[in-house]
Amino acid sequence: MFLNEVEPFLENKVSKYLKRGEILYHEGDLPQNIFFIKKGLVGLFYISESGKETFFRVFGPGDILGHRSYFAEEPYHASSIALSEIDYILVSTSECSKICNERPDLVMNVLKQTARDLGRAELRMAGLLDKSAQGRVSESLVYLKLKYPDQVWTRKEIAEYSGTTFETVTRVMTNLEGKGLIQKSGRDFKLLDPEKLLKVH
Amino acid sequence: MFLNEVEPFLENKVSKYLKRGEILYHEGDLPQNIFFIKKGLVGLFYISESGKETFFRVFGPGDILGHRSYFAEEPYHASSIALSEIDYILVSTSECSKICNERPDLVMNVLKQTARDLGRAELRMAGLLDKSAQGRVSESLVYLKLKYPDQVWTRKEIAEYSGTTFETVTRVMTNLEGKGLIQKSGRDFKLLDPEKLLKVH
DNA sequence: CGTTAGTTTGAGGCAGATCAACTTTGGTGG
DNA sequence: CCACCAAAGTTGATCTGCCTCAAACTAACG
Repeated sequence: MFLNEVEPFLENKVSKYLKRGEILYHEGDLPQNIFFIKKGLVGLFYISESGKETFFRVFGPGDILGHRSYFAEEPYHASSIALSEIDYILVSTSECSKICNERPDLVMNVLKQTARDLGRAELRMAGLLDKSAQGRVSESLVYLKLKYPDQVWTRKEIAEYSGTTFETVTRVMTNLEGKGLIQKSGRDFKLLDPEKLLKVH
Repeated sequence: MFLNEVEPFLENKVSKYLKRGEILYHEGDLPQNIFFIKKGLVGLFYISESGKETFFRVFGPGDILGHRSYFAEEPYHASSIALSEIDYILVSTSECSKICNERPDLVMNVLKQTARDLGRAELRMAGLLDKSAQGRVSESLVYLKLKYPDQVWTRKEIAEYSGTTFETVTRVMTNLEGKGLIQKSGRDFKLLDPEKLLKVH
């Protein structure tokens, strides 16, 4: 579902801007809008009772956000936070349901994406049980950096995406640099051999 | 999406029967059909490279199966195996796409269910990082037995659902019986206090 | 009633979390 | 432009939950 496809249906297009660290919506809130990201990155995070954070998904330009809860008819199960400066557009749920009625093809698109996300989530879950911390961190480095090369990911974000701690991420990255698979530079890093990184156990 | 809703669209309704342990489809196969379960239970399992099994989802009478891959346009990411004697019906992908065109409301239903499954999968993932084995086993006992009271779940199945090992499940169950929260009887068990079980850490 | 799949219990080891102390980075405001 | 400092990163030491391996027991089905 792309912005230009739904724009004809929008009466009052509300544009917004946020800085890194600011929140689009909170876990537990009821979905009132769907978000179309025009610029920047957004992360979906869950904070458990004990305070442990988990990084579920990343959203970039062209992606929609908040649709899972809207279609599930549930409160948000996690909070979305700007990972950089972002521009986005709000679409109200009433406009959403209008669009869904008029354009069943767009609903099919969202279903396709959601079905892929579900598969991905389940395989990540299996990976937590099955793969070493080293393997999961390596995978996460490839995923995050290959898909979003301009973002400077913190060790904490990488840890929460891979299901480890930031200390473990540090140790793994030092180790991977020693093997010549990545190149650290300040807080950023470069992938030197993504293929081999995915084979790290 | 219910069978009686799609029956009008079916030209050749193929009914099938399987025994416990038999396979409906394998990971990696391309989706050729969607499955409507009439009787019995089916489990969706993933087997990792190292041989570790993870139990993703349970399907019972009235549920559909294989739709994730169909809508994602991907090969199956896991294998589905009969957990008991089952009766089900095959609906070909070509009939599926006909139904989706005619009945956008049914597509919305599938999207709702898939969105809920995605939320659930992500929260389970977070639980693996955050909760103790004891807590996860307790939750899984409540989920599996409350939703499917007639199924005799093996320790292995409970372990693969909760992300532990069958030895750990045994130990936790012995412990929970000592606390008066469950009652073991042979290979089966009863929930004595589901509320308290969900609070076990 | 024999056989196999499932369950129980114990002992031992280790990956990675946790805690702690120190260093580096890079944005910002004077 | 530089000095400052809070946020981010590094490194080491310790500790533990749960996995793994092993061996003996029990249920259920043909």
